[in-house]
Amino acid sequence: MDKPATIKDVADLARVHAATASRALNPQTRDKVSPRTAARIVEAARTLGYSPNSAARSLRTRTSSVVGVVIPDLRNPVFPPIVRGVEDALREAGYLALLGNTDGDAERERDLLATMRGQQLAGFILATSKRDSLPFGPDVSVVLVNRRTDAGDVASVVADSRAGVHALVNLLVERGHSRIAHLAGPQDTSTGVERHRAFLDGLAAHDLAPVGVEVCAAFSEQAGFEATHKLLAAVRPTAIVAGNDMIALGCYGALAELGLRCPEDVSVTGFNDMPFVDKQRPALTTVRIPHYDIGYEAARLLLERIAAPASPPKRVVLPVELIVRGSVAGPAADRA
Amino acid sequence: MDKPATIKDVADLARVHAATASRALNPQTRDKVSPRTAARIVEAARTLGYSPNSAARSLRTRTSSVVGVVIPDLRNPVFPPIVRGVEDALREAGYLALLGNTDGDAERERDLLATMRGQQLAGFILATSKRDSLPFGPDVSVVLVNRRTDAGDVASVVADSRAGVHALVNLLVERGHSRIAHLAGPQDTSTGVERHRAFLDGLAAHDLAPVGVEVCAAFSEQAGFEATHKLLAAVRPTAIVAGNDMIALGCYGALAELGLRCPEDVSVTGFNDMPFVDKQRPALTTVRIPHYDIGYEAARLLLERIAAPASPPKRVVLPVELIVRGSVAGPAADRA
DNA sequence: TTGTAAGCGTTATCAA
DNA sequence: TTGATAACGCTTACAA
Repeated sequence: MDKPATIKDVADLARVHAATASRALNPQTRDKVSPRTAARIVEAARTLGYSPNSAARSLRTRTSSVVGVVIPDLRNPVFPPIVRGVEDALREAGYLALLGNTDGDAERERDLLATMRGQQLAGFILATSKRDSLPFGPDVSVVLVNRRTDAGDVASVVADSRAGVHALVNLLVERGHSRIAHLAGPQDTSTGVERHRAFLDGLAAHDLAPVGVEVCAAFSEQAGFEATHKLLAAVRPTAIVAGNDMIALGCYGALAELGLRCPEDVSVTGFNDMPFVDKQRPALTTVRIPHYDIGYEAARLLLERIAAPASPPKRVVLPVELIVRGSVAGPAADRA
Repeated sequence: MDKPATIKDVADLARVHAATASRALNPQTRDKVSPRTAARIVEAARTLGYSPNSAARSLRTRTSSVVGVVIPDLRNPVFPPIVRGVEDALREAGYLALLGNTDGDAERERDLLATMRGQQLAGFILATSKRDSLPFGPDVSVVLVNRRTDAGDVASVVADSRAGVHALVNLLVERGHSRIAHLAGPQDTSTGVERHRAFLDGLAAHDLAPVGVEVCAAFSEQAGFEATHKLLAAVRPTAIVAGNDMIALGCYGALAELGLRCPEDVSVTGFNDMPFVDKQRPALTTVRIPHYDIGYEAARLLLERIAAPASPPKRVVLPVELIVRGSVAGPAADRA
């Protein structure tokens, strides 16, 4: 067990040539070798504990069973289940996931992709949120997560944020709200832009206009806190649609500081249904996104593209679920 | 940009031989080539967007710049910051992280490690929690996270759980508690066992015995919920030390169901200081573990071992911090 | 200081 | 059906 066995060792033990051993051991080409010798070779491989040297194989085949998975930051709670879904789907196909964080930083992303490019990866799953163009040629298999290019030629998996925002707006309108504001996510992210747009035309469908829109500097509690203060300095909505759960939590904090009660004075909604938002006070009304499924589906799509690179890239939209909790009530006027 | 540039392309452009280009591009051997030609080569590499083919390099050098990172489940909130710390330290050294989840399943773990072994990895970071022995020879660089082998010959990074549990016990005793129980984590995990032991001898240091100990089936809310019911069917502690935050949250639920108030009737402590436990009601008293630092340190240690495999394996213990919040008060008797 | 040449382990092509 | 051979891109003695 000192040096790992090579295919030459296996071939010698089975008294065949290395090329034959290669054919016998590769499912693709197994039928090009007689069953008897194939069995002998497989047996030899087992006794030697042979496992192929992936470096040599990659060098020869110009590909590998490793996929690059690029995300902004694993500590953002939406990504762990996505990555887990990716990994599960990859593993079922014998692939492995090479993980990298970019912090949304363009240079760090370029750097990472350059390093990864050297690794003969079979493909990439990109969940970075910036809306710039892709640093890949059409020869590289790519699936985008929660993001789309303007050019429609890249496979992608997204949640139906649009439908989610509409469901939130509809809920608020049904409960009697007409003075509704939006704490938008950063407008250089596709989710930020998309939810903002959906908010506007969701309202428009009810012949309503937003009572105010404030753009947050980040999808963070702090940014949500600050944006809420700015928003409420100007207008008095009875309901606030936040760009995501983190922003909604920041909104909770600012409301408390201003002596406004949620939901009695202001209803609040989030987006993502992060862990523990059901335990907040009040429990947050939000939209649940199938994070794990998004990751799983993205990996499946990538494997499909690896197998058939020429096929037209699919764009999958996964359904979301409205989760109604205590943070939404009728407008204060109803009870006045 | 069709085919990625090879070192030969770079050499041709710089009008030198591939070997010279290799020397110039490798920090190790840069001084073996004249500064002028080296500069020309580096320039050529940049204009061609050259990045070395790692398969070829691995094949030649029998190693790679990729490290296997094996954890039970990324969705467990302790792991994302650890993995992020690992990735940051690796990236600073030009390494990449190959991530795999095992779900604590022995077969899945064996499977994963076998797949990874074929990849010429430079080393492994193992954060799986089972206490079984290592499936590696001494030729493989390994660092353990939150876990140690019984044999002391493997590098590891752990948090000082022992000190953390003692701090919790001391806090409770100072507040006047003497009827203290423990909801232990699974006893086939090293953290579960270690915290249990620390609980017992932390009490013993105050000449106290536990009023009850219930072992949870998992580090989960559900398991904590069930174990709390069992515990309270038998005994009436004034304080409960939970094996981690998830178990503590399960405990919250069971207490509420039994009509017991926290902290008025029962004080509760957790472990880990997960995100959002400060937002629970009551806010959870717990022990903060430097997750990111643990990951970062583990990767640093691994890189050291890769550089000097013969050096004696270090065992790093990182300090923890007691976080006192509303879930701990004096025992009810004080106020009666 | 630079060039030459060999070889890492595998697989694809060609010939037998 | 099997064997011989070359090539993938890189690094490293060794030679110049």
